[in-house]
Amino acid sequence: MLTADVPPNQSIYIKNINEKVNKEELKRSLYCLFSHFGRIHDVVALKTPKLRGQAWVVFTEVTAASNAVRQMQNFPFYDKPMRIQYAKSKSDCVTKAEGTFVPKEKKIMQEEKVERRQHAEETQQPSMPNGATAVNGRPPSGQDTVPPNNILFIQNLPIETTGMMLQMLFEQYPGFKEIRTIEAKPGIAFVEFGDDVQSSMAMQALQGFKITPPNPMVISFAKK
DNA sequence: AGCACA
Repeated sequence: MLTADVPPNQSIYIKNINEKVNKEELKRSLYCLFSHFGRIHDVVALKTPKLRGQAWVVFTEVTAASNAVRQMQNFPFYDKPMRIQYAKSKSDCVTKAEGTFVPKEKKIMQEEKVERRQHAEETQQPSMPNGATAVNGRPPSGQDTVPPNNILFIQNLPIETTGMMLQMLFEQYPGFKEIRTIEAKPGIAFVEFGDDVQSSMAMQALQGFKITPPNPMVISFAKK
């Protein structure tokens, strides 16, 4: 009774997306939100009657997609919980890169040739088997253990950092509300945004930003 | 609910 029984795919299929959000903004938000998990090859969203409220995010790695499916499941995105599965088929940008892209009109015909293909595949083992990949290549940042929050927790700031300096940096991102610093605890701060999506975008944009060279800021979601 | 590549 977990997610639907679709085999792993480097592309993920997202549904239950708020249909009111503009397509370009949607793509940008998805890009920002999911780039935590790995390199993104493409984001696809269509507003046709059949396809609105859905989107595809194409990762470079299957492991990134797997993490995204698990960790972003039910993430409150524009007020609706995302429902995420693996995509049912490879994205065109992937098959194009592989050189196996088949234009739409030919897809029907191509299915009848499946037996012929199977023989050809026996002689050629894929160098990168699908399922068991090594540990994901991401440095442990703590982000996977802390769920999304509209409030960000900033660490590793130079002690001379002021609230005003932080405001200059964070207020350029949509949904910015306020900076909170603590007199007794220099080097950290909290930054509040209107919602989880907005805070995620700012986190993505400013992660590692250096106010002074030895101090790349470390941004995570605040604990609830 | 809905799996495409405008």
